[in-house]
Amino acid sequence: MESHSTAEDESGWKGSSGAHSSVSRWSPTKEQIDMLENFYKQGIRTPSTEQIQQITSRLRAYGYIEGKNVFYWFQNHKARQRQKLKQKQQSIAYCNCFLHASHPICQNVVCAPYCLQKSGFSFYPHQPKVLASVGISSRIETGSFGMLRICDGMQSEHPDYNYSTSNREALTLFPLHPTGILEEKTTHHSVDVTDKSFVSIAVDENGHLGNQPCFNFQY
Amino acid sequence: MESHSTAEDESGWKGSSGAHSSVSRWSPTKEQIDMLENFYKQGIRTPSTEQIQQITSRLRAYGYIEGKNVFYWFQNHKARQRQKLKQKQQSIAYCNCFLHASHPICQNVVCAPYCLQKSGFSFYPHQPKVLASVGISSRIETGSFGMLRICDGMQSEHPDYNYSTSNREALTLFPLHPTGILEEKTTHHSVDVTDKSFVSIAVDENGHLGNQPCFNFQY
DNA sequence: GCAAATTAATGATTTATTCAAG
DNA sequence: CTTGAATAAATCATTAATTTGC
Repeated sequence: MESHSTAEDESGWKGSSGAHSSVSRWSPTKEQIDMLENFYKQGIRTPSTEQIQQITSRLRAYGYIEGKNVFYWFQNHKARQRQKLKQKQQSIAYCNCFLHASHPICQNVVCAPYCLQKSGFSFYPHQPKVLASVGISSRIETGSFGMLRICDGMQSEHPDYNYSTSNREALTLFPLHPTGILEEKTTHHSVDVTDKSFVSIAVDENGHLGNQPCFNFQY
Repeated sequence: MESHSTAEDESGWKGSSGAHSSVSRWSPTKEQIDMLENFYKQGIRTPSTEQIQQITSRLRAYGYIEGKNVFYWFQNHKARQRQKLKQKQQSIAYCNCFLHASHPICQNVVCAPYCLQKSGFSFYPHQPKVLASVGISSRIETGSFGMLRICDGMQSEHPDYNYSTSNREALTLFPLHPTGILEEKTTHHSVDVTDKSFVSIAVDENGHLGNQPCFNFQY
């Protein structure tokens, strides 16, 4: 198990030869997933262009990977963590309906703020949520657009691992720029009565309701 | 009014000097908008990477522009045309409620399929909607991801118009690849009862309800 | 006329949804 | 069933129109 450097069997593409031409999708190696999850736990959610590049270069040591894969991974992981949490919230709130409510059943509407008042630790060991002292909005600070295309994965018929290990020292990936910090903005799920006639609860990604930590257990 | 070649006053960026450093967003010139709308009318909706590049090179003759700007423009324009159409549909259906319904007022719910049975021409002079003979789904065929980032606009602090006018002859932009063709897929607005407790109608971008052309006038 | 103040358009991001490979 | 990939919808934020008071 060499597991790095050049495109080999564990290249992340079915066609073994490393050419991967037109044969579907990236499948991450175990190491890559581990590392990605680590980054996520470090608090990275929507990595900037530079971050993506850096992460990509690193993970390339463990198999084939492109920038867009990293991008997508964070997109999906973030979204799916969120929905996982949401489900949890709802089921809990639902249970609370039984525990507290005088009405025996309230099926369609969740009786919002019955939360298990703070059990001590907050969930992700997020980077501290400092507010930027300068009055610049997060989306300017991050320098992230919303997509990649055009160049990365452009002529990517030939992946050619040409990212050169040059600036390998410069990778202070973990301390990180202020990028990941600002992007919480308490995702305004402010009582949106959108679809499914469910009243969703105003929480941010950590399960905080407003400023009040709500409940903190995790899968 | 020279209006081309090098970055000048009409460069699409406020800072006149063509450096555009840190001064937020692209504002297209009149010519650029015209051409983009032309492309749209030609049937382009979700241009492929190559198309974006080609369009970008062309429009650069009329002022500063990047690939991502083109990408965004199509995203937004498509979406906003769609919602414009939707509104129109709804207001018509709403009126039809008054014309046909026995109930004098049906405020929240639109009584779906009262459409002005076909008035002869379909709206956009779209490329013909041929079905791909190969059994490959549209999203694979197009080769388009959903985003760009990373490379284009990456170090774009220095736009440096280095796209070289080299392959200028190769631009057969209008005949176009089969790309734009497949992407209609009758945008499954299949009776989505999302927000606003409005029952929306199942139509594609041309105002066709199912296979039945619905109504065809435009602003 | 002409800025400040509002409002409308629209460029740019993020989030939600969908599709399909494995 | 999980999850990589892609698109569409929703949202944010800035610029352009425009209105308004002088």
